[in-house]
Amino acid sequence: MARTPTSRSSSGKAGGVTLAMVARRAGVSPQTVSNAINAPELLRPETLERVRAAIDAMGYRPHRAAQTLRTRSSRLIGYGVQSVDVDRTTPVMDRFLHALTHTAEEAGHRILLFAVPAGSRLLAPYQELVDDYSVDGFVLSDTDRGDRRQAWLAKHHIPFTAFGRMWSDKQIGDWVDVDGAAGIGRAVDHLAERGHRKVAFLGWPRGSGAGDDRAEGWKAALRRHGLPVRGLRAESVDDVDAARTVALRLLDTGADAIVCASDTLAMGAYRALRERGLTPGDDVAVTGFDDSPAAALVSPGLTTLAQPMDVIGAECVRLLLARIAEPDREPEHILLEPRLAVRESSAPPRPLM
Amino acid sequence: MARTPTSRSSSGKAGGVTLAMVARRAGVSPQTVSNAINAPELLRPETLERVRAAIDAMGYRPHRAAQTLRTRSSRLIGYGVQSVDVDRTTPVMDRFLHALTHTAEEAGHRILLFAVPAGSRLLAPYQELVDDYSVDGFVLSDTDRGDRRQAWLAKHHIPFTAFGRMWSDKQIGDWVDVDGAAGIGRAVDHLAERGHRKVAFLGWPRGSGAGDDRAEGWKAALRRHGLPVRGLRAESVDDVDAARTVALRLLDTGADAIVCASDTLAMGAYRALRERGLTPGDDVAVTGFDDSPAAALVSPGLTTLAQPMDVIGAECVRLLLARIAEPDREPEHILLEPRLAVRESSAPPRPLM
DNA sequence: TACATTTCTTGGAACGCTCCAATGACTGAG
DNA sequence: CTCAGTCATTGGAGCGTTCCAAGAAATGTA
Repeated sequence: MARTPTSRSSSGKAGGVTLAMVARRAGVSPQTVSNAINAPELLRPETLERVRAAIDAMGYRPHRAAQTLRTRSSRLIGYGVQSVDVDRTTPVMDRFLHALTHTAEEAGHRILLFAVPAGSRLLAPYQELVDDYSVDGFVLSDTDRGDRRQAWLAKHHIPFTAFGRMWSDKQIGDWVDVDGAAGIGRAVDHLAERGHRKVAFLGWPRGSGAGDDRAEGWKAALRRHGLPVRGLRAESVDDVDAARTVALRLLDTGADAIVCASDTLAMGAYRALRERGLTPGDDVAVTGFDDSPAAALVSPGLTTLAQPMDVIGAECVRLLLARIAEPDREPEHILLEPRLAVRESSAPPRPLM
Repeated sequence: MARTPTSRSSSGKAGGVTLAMVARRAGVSPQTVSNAINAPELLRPETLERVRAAIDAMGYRPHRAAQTLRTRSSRLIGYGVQSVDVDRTTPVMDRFLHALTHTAEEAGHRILLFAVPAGSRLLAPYQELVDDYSVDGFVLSDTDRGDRRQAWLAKHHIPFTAFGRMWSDKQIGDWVDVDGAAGIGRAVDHLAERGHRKVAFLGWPRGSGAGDDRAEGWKAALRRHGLPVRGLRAESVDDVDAARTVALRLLDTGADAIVCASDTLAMGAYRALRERGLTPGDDVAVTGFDDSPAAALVSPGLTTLAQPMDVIGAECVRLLLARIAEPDREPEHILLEPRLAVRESSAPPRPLM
């Protein structure tokens, strides 16, 4: 009843509304206000209502730092941002961050970005955030063979979820990943269906988990379709010009389709084709991986495998929060299928009229 | 001397090292340890060394929440992530985030991501973060006419820096922006130098600050070069297909170059050219804006204006921290010149042999 | 009406740090 | 040798919250 601010909040005072102030106004103890927020079932309905009214009227919001200090939980999720290789690593990183941010928010958490030096897999930055209680856990990405982070985090009982499975023999912790082999297989199916016979693969140098997996998917699919494999596999680092060179060699073998391990490699294939006066799709089919923005922009549009970044991000957050809530639960692994985004670059081969 | 952990840190105990524990070990009061960290000049050199040794030996790191609670500064910078329009709004957003993260880190701050609904300019999410003392200030982006955030933040004395100037008459707060008009002017210079005479402009619908600015830059440059303006300006929403349609009309006017307000629009122009059997660069020059990854990938490469995202991010953080340190300082505005990344799409016009 | 039981509410302490004011040690001047 | 004036260090309180254990009120039972 008294004259109060318009039920909005901290506009007026410099200070800020505290639990104690709300308590005084509602005529209860601070603890009761705390309970009204964190364990409302403990309050008598009529008390609860009175306290809630006071909270609303005063626009009270708990001080995060005070809560963190007391509960030892920051409700923050750490995500390390690499220094360089901005374009290289993940052309679709922002989609991932969006998904992380939104899913986390729905669960009352937020994302804390921190810098990790260059391509290093340094543990120090993670260590720091844990030591000063800045975060409750981590989401990792760009994991690869020889990544020491999972083992280190597990050893220190720090919750984490990785976007990217463990490629080493021993599985550590929770992860979400995309089934690259299955995706590439789907691309091969698609090409075979449209009549392509010599389906080449342009991948990364052997040794990377995801790269080898995609290559396997290609080989398995060819076998399934009874198509030839020999001499149709080539390798290049993830760079357009390097890929172009290698793609030229594949064209020399008479390939009528080139399945690539990434959109960048596919763009290299595009260049090789152009150089030979050929058109992607019409003359030789090309497929990529990632569905980066460029895939839809180029002409002809690039058929490529789209990773469900929104689902990936959401699942990463879900698994992480589950582990924070229950540190000893069984590790959970989620393997998602990429979606084949069909565009003009995978048209049927030109009929040999 | 005593047996101590390997000068590394929190590996062992579940708890964690506190100021008091360090103090006991160093034989000083907690306050002195605090001073050793925050005001080392107050200590006698020999004491300082002793305390530092203890800190190192025990791997002590101050508890962030406790510091935040006491000092009322979280050392966190808020950045709102839009729900949708992921690809649309800023194709280069991840570079910006990288820059923010790294500059912030160097200054002892970190970036806190939070979700803001759809395209809305809602203030509620900002309000919340301020009310619960989660952040010390904000970096804004995707500002535009009618954006209420700056005025609201200023009114509430909340520090912020915007990537994007104020387009309304009254200037509020600090901002960093890219001089779109100058950039487009540079593109026109470049084309004129190479002999293009009918330089068209493909921009966004009137009303957006950045869009109108770029259009003005085009017009001014044409005047400067004594080139014709009439009938050479067209508008389209930022979508490849929509741009394609509009670009076709520009080609009908006999334009020999199309300067675009974005890379997306430029890709539309590419399609229009192809449809007419023309080649970008060889037949009609095309330039874009943003230097999105796609610009380097397409063939021919797209000449475009690169925004120095690393500098922009760094300056945003710098201005923000300066304002946090000194709330009443004069607002500072930084206008950066984009760099013209010349590729094949702006080759000289084919000689009329 | 008295007592045991359940339900609701509260006081006090603590999380780990830094603020503030005060104490002690140390200099140099009178 | 005393005293004012620095310099270095310390004690105590408090930031705003939640934990814990204990108190008060309401309910049920004999």
